[in-house]
Amino acid sequence: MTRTDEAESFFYAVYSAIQEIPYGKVTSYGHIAALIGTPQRPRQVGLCLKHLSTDPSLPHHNGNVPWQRVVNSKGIISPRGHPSGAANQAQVLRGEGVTVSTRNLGELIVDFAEYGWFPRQLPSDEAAGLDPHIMSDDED
DNA sequence: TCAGTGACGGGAT
DNA sequence: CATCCCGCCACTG
Repeated sequence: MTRTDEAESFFYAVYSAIQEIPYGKVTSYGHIAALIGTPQRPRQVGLCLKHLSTDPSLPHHNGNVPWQRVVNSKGIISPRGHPSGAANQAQVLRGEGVTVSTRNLGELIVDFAEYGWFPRQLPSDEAAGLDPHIMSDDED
């Protein structure tokens, strides 16, 4: 593979963090990036999802990584060039009770005030006894 | 090799 | 509000 070891661990961290998003909740690419200690790389988080495998034999694949629970900082599902992909993501989210509304221009948006999940650190890290080290958080 | 691209985000204009 | 711009860096052709 083309991936370097560092990229490999980054992919692993991203997928693991996404697996901690609770059912029926959503968070942003940027927040996932911040949670794993690389706040400057939200774009790479998106790249990880783009390349998420469908192969169930791998440790991380679209069957055990809730990719649908990641949207952009505005709560909008990334169209990523092809509307049907976003539409599909919206359906999966609705399937777990998340309200996804459609705005005039066609964007599918989720209300963070109701469904947002923005912990200051990964629950797994907290359980391991690590101190908070990210943002001071704020919400609406 | 090399230059473009992009499931993003925040700050500036 | 809307745009533009830059940082980021694996992936692609």
